[in-house]
Amino acid sequence: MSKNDTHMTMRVVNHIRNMIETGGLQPGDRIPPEREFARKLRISRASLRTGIGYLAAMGVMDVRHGVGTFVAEGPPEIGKSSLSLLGALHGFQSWQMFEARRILESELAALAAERGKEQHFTALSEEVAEMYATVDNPIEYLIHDVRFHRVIAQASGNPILAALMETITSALYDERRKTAERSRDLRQSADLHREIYKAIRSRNAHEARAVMERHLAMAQSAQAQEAAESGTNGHAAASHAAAPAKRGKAGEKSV
Amino acid sequence: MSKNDTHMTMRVVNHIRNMIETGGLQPGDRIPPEREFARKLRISRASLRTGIGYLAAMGVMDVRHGVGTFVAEGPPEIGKSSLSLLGALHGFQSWQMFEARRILESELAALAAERGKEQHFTALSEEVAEMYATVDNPIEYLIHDVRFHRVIAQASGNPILAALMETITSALYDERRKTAERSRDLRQSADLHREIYKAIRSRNAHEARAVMERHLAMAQSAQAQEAAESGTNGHAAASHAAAPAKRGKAGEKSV
DNA sequence: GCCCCGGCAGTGGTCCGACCACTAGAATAC
DNA sequence: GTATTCTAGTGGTCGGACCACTGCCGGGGC
Repeated sequence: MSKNDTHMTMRVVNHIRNMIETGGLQPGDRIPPEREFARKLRISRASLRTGIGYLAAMGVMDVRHGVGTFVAEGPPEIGKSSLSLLGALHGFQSWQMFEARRILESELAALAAERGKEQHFTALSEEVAEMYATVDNPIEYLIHDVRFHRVIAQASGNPILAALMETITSALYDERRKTAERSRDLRQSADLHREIYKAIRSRNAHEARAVMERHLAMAQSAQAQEAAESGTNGHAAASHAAAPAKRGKAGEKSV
Repeated sequence: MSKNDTHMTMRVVNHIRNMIETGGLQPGDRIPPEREFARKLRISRASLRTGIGYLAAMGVMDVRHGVGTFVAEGPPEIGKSSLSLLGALHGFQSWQMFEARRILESELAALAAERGKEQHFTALSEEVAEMYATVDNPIEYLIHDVRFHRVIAQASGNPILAALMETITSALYDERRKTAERSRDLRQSADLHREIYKAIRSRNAHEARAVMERHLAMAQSAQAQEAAESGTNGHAAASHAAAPAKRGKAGEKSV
């Protein structure tokens, strides 16, 4: 359990937690420079850094070399980077991730149908159009695909579920980023997204959930097939080739 | 995120990640002492500690003062300790957490009905019996309540969903641990748990989901009522609405 | 013989003070 | 005006000393 001991790291965490809970620290705010802050807290800079590192690892703080340390901005992230590690450690299976995603996104779609605002419908519509326009460009298509789902999550009005979804999909893409989809699948995929959009727009929660479920089931079997063809891994724990892993733009901004 | 940069912390993380993925490191295993490990990795002990702290914050490592550092054992945890912080930061509402829990656990119950094994049924039955036996002891009752739900999560066969549920409920309890339930509610609660058990045992997924949903809806309204009565109304709801945008220099205060 | 307790060795925790690396903006050169 | 360079401020790394905790082992008391 969380010990509130003398542990310096917890002292820092609790201090900042307190500043957040009392409203003295808001997303985007900057905390004092390490040397100064450490002096004020009467602890060494090293200990302060330990605590900050802890908070940064949890996505609460955002440390920028040469600039400063800030309270994290933007949509919350829950253990986004940890899931793939935990997956490798506990041997999570691909189907389990897909199942989790299917459940989350289906309900998210239903909620979006119930609570979505006009602005969300507009955004969804635009992304669907972009998807149709890029069926021949898998890279571009993927961007709009991701955005589409992200808008739904936002429209659901539940940031916790949205964050959980983000965590899962992030881990999922982390594992599949090599298998590019074929464009004949993309056409079909776009159609399904359009159906989802229509169901949400007409506030048909049941339909939205059903179509979303169908869409994700197809995506899962499609990827399973690709994985089977390319030979290797069906598991989450496989050889991460030493490829330099340049990060794409799949996860940059919320729409 | 996964930049393979010179960043010492990432070098450590990737090194350990690699050891995990190649199977050279299993849950419960111990990593070398810091001084020795640092020498082997050709980095300073401080940097090594930064990386280990990062992994520990994500629940991948378990550091025990005076003993050693180990790969985390037991069921995976996803950002368990971070959710309450993120909640305070982004103003998560109680109803949002309950909604997330409701969705997750309903599906978990349905899955448990489909995939549960005899051992799970037995465990569930035992917990139900214990709940009936402790309706006059809220503290004891809560233990079996938690265990009951945990067994269901286990029976679902999806550790990811189980971990997500654990994260949510953990944050939820963190916020409510003061409002003790009244025994007349407990009797009713035990009845519902028994119904859930029966539905799962008879492999009636639909019924299991429905009853679980009903149970959690009741729990939610019960807690909302208690919170309203005692006025202590948890969480950042207040600061979220009433925070008067005091922009400007940040972090200059001594809390 | 058995048990308690103190010491000891090993390990993580904290501290210091110096220096490196990066960023943004100011000062300068063109 | 624009491009370049310089500089102050900030986080990142280092190593080396010392503190604090844990587990164990051996000696002393029973």
